Amino acid sequence: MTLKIYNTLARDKVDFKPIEPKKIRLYVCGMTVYDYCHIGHARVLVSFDVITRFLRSQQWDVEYVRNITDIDDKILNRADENGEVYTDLTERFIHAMHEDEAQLNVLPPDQEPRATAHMDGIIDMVSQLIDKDFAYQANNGDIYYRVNKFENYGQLSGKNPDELLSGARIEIGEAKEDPRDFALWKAAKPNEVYWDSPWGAGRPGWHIECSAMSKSCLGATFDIHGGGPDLPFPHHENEIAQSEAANGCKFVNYWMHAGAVRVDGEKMSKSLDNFFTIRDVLKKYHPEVIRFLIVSSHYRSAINYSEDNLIEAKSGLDRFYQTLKKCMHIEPTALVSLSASTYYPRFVEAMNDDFNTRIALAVMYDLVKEVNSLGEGDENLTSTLIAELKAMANILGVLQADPVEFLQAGSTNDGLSADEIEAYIAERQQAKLDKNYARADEIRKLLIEQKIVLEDSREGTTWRKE
RNA sequence: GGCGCGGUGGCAGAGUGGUAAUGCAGCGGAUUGCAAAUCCGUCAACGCCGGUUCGAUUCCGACCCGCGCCUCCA
Repeated sequence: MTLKIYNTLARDKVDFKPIEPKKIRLYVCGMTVYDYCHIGHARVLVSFDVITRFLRSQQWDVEYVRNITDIDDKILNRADENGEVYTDLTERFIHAMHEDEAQLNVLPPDQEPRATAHMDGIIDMVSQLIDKDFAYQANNGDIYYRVNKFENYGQLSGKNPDELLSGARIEIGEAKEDPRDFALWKAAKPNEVYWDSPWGAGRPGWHIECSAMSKSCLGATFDIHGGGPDLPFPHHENEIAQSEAANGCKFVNYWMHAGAVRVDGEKMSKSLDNFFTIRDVLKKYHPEVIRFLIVSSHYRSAINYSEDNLIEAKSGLDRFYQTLKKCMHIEPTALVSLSASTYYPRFVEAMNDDFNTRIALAVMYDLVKEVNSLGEGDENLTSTLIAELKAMANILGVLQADPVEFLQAGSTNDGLSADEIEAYIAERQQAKLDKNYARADEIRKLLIEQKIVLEDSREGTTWRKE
């Protein structure tokens, strides 16, 4: 079965062909660490986590690199505002990011390079670009990339270089030869952190670090480069210009871009100041709810972030966990023995088709329906199906919680304690035995007001939070 | 203005040149002391106008609407 990937460069879904058989080298643009991660970041994190998990499940040898930008104007400005050393700021938010990732069940990448640890590679690449005349030092000391010299500029984003020229803003005191040129190296301002270079003290521009880090971690040419929806221009366009000019070879074969997260129909972003951080949402919802919301639509389509959508994601998960609850302690089926499954091949087919997680989920719902409709006597089949379900869930990185705990966690942390609830259930049980249904119903009603739903079965009464 | 993406049932969200998945919600039934959960059944959708075609939601063109990038942003 062939893997199809939507390649932004081709603007089409195409068959994936690796550089090396069964090997995939993947680089994803990570965070600039000056604040907490928001839901948009979560989407990129989760999407590429699902992608790598799936690829590995299909025996692809994935080398996943996701960088950290730990030197940048925003970082220095924020550190300045806080009156702290910039490295204290970045360390703090890197730590916070790792915590958020762990909460969302995002596996760490194989390599997580930081810009400040790759200064030699960055300086080397800038030197090469200067040597090849693709870069120059302006009279303000900055080094700029000479966009006009790179023939295919605009290929990824579909921009026409001439139109970019006419539309470009010209800053006051502009030192560039051409308004489209972008900084590779910024000369140090007084009292600013700096690194020494052949062109004087300074620090790298944003784009060059990804070119240098990807080369160092994966080589001059690699298979897939991913990132958020706002990166094709200018960031990725500039990466292509830098890497291909410096290395003299193709940079990346496939470009993948996640869709936007919107709030009230507008893009959620730091610059619009309409973002929700991951930790904001985790105060109210189980982390799997966020992950499920992301996986519930295709990674490229825009998703709307709203309370309603979170509640719906929770409901969807509840359905899975209700089924899982019936059959605890079953281990997922080994992937190799899943060929006989009626569901798994459909799941794989969907995922191989540009990672269609929504259809993968539909397959899992179909399986749940079959399990739920089986009678008591079909325990073997039930176990088999549940094990298959778990194997698929592991690929999506969902359904990792204990079913009872998940169902009882609900969407809030306030209200009655488990002991209090159990006491009410015991009292209601006695009332039922006494045929005092008025009192039994009164208790249930009282609990409903606290968002506690009771479920009676032959084995007794269980509860969950709405 | 340039480039690009999208408009599918009440909501969310796939997909297809020929009976349009799946989930949530609704309705009817089974089950239950009554519920909940679950099962069975059921209602209901392809922005608008042309074209190609035996046949279009799917392909082509125009239009309307929404969104993204064009500046730091995942």
